[in-house]
Amino acid sequence: MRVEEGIAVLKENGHKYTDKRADILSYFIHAKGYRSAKALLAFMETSYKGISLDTIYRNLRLFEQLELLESREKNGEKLFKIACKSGSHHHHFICESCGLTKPLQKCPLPVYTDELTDYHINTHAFELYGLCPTCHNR
Amino acid sequence: MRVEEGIAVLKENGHKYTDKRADILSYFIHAKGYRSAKALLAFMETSYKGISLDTIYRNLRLFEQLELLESREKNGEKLFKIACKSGSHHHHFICESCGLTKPLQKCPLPVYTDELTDYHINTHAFELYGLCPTCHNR
DNA sequence: CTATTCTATCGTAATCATTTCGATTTGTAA
DNA sequence: TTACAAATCGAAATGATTACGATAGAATAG
Repeated sequence: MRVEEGIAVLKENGHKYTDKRADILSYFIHAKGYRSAKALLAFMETSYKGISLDTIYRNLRLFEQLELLESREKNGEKLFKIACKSGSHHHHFICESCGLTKPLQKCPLPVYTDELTDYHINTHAFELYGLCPTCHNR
Repeated sequence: MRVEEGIAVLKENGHKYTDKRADILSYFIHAKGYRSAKALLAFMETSYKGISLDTIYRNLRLFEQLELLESREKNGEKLFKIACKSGSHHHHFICESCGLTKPLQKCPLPVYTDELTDYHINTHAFELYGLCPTCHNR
């Protein structure tokens, strides 16, 4: 995704352009993995000293709502990454060292349909954790 | 699991018996699903008015550490359930209405070993969410 | 049974992530 | 350029969880 695409989505939904928002998008686009609100704050403070927590959290919530960001929870904090624009449903391998995420081709759901005939499946969560080739060879 | 088994584990690890601990174990043994610290507190207050938050959280942490309880995170809070003593690795279907958990027979991991030959898989998370037969028919 | 010694609990304060709020600033459409 | 809604600031509030000094209680040896 490019920053301009994200800004376009903002405008389509009646939100305004700000440099801060562009920089937040840019941060996650280049991160290619999950990042915490705290990490984003640290990054933003280098360009905008005194930036408010309100701005950080409000925009993270907004971007997630607009499906520009995706989140997961770990150790009591929310982690965010740029959303996968690939319309199709998929899961990820997540590198525990650098945070890189690799989309997986298959979904494990079909394996369980026959095992749960009386159950009504709404959603599912599946993620693999480990080391990417780069981090593993270091 | 029976309460006495949990108490035995406590003692083996140098911890003491208390009625509160027995009741906490009993609560989770009969719950058969995930429960929040707040729900446990509400339950415990019926028997012990003025019980301290310290007691609730300290014991939840202790029980998880001793692998008597397992936890997952949702909406910024930790949820606990009694640990599955079945030594073998497995996943769960979780009822979003009553919290019931049903162990699944298969693990989806084998599906991905060929897709990630250069990656080093450490752990994985897989859970199905929906409605159990009882809640679905209501 | 009693003394001793840790551990557990209480009551409360502190911490951490996140959310909220009134006042002020800023983007943007007319 | 003006007007107005939206965005940001600075700071306080919230909610879950953790920590702490003082007291109570469980377990063990004598």
